[in-house]
Amino acid sequence: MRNRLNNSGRTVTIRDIAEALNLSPSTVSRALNNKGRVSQRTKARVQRMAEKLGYRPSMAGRGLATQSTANLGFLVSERQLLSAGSFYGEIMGGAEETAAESGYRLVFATNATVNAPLLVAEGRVDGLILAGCELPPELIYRARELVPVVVVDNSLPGIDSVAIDNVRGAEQAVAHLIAQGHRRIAFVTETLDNLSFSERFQGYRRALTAHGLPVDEELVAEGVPGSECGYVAFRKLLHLERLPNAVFAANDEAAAGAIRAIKEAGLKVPDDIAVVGFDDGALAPHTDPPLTSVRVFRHHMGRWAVLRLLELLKEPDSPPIEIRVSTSLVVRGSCGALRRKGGDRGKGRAVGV
Amino acid sequence: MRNRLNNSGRTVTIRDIAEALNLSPSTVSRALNNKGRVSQRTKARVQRMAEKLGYRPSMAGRGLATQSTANLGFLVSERQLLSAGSFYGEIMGGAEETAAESGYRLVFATNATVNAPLLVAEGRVDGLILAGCELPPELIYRARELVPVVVVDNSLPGIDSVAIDNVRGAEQAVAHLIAQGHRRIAFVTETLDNLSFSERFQGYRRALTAHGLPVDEELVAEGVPGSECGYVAFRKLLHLERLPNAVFAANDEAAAGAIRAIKEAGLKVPDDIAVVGFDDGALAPHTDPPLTSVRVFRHHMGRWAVLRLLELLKEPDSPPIEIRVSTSLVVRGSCGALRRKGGDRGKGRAVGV
DNA sequence: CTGTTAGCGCATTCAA
DNA sequence: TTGAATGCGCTAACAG
Repeated sequence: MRNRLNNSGRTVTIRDIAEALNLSPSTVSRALNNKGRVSQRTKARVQRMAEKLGYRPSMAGRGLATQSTANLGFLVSERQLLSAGSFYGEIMGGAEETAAESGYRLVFATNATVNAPLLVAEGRVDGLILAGCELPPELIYRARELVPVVVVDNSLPGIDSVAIDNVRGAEQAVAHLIAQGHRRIAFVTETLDNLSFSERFQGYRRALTAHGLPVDEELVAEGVPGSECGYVAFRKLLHLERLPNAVFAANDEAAAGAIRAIKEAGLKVPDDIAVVGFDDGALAPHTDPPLTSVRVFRHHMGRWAVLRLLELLKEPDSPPIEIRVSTSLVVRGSCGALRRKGGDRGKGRAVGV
Repeated sequence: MRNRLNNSGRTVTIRDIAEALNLSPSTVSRALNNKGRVSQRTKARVQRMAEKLGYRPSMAGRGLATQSTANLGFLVSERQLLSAGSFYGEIMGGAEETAAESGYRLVFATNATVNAPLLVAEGRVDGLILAGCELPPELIYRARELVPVVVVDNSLPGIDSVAIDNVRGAEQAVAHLIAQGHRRIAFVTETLDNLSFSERFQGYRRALTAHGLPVDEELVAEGVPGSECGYVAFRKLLHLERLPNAVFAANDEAAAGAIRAIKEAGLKVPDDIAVVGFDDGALAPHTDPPLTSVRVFRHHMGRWAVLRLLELLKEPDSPPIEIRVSTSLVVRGSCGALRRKGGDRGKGRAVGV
């Protein structure tokens, strides 16, 4: 019956270590997993021998026996992967790191609509992280019936989530512009048809209102998808009789585009028009002037998504929680706050409101 | 023996469909996999029933039986994930898409040094994609003994690889600068201690030599790790008696930093100093002026890495191949070629040498 | 062409 | 405390 002696070459199984110690595989299994009763002595012997032979559990075998995989799915929608630069990559980095700490792995897939159900049906993952706010809610709710789910950069009733505190972040950014003396502040975005951007819009309005300023519809401009979004959007504002004296952009790319449009119109940033972005990504230090932006802790978002998901694996019925990660305004040159204070490059300065 | 009737609720197995059709599980298995002899009729019946029941193969079961997983590991080193913006993310996107076409999934992990061996030992993957040229070669060679391996954005003797044609890409970029009339061209990089960057350096020298220009050591500047690399590097050149009249940077981030340093010194891009970058990433359209850069087809690189790896799974002993993906120079404003020709934004123009 | 038998590596009853 | 038996879902070799 026994067909595969593995003295030299093949992969080590619990049976190998059982035979080496004259024990049964079940005892070895218990010793390795600290389950059931095993004498201290044999436990020690087993562990030592496992170490010596370089034993590693076969996830296929264990998975079949336990109906689990120690894999978590990390899914994004097609568009987001492409458009968002390294945004979701960094979230995934944080997620991977945290998952690894607990022996879990990340199975990455785009095209969540078809792949999320597949990953679950094929038993490739124990739970799902669904990243981005462009995934159809029905998909998410359906997935949630089969397996624990945490959404990231998104938020839905009844679903565990890790999201940016977009409203407060935007509020802080706009309040900062107001503190610089700007009164006519535009909002520039790729689109408003997006949860994150609409929350940032909400923060923008809230800040204006809180400071007694009017929310002027003509100062709100949407662009087009892609890297030209901010450029296109801002150009629409150029036709206004009274130009804005500041721009709050829904993300860095929109901000960078706005800066280009502003300069092309012969105006100066920040002197004629100040600009603040959102995300504080790779772009921010390199625009001219360097971009003041709302910093988003992407790595932490990934980390917390995994922590919550692992918890959910153990306690599937615990009530959903919503985690909001705060932001931090990083001041560089584009908002004008550093105008009279010398250099404006380097990493920027974090400030309170 | 039979314990789990799954009429309503649980996951569907080949046994369920076997029972529904009064067949044996093995026949069902053969029918589903087109293996062995099965009558057309039963094959059709089985497939229909599988469809009807919503059957999905359990990868754990199949994996245990076939000693395979239909998973590919995608590993990057720690640093690279962070520093490279979306570079490896886009490669992974292409890889995932292609893998999915063949029913394979990507298991993502950072920290390749510890995780690559683990993924293999635990039997989580059938093969590995190792991305980036900062992974220790010994790691790669050791992994290669256990499982098929393809390296991406890297190249080692005896190992299958998919890499950028850095030399030609750099050559083309520098030749383009020369064609603009520039004779004193600097090379700016984060470091030379990196395969890609050193290949780009080689292309730089080759272009100079081919055009009868001297390779002047004092025009080569290394910076520091991080987003300030190009800024720091270029400032070193400011002390030169004769400034360069063009800069070729090893990547976009270095180019963007150089542009900042140039403008800070009171000089103009491209009129005083022209700049060309490498990667054509998210940054390029947003520098001021927009950055002329060497486009890298990251998505395709991921795709080919997977295609080769899948091939290797079938033919483990086929001789290693090296795939070099060509590049394409995208001309925007920073190199001066568009100076008298009108607008310089949008997507840029691709050109031949 | 189809059914039977066995086993992949592991965890988990239940006996001993 | 340990061992023997069983099954997770699937594939593969062998009979029929």
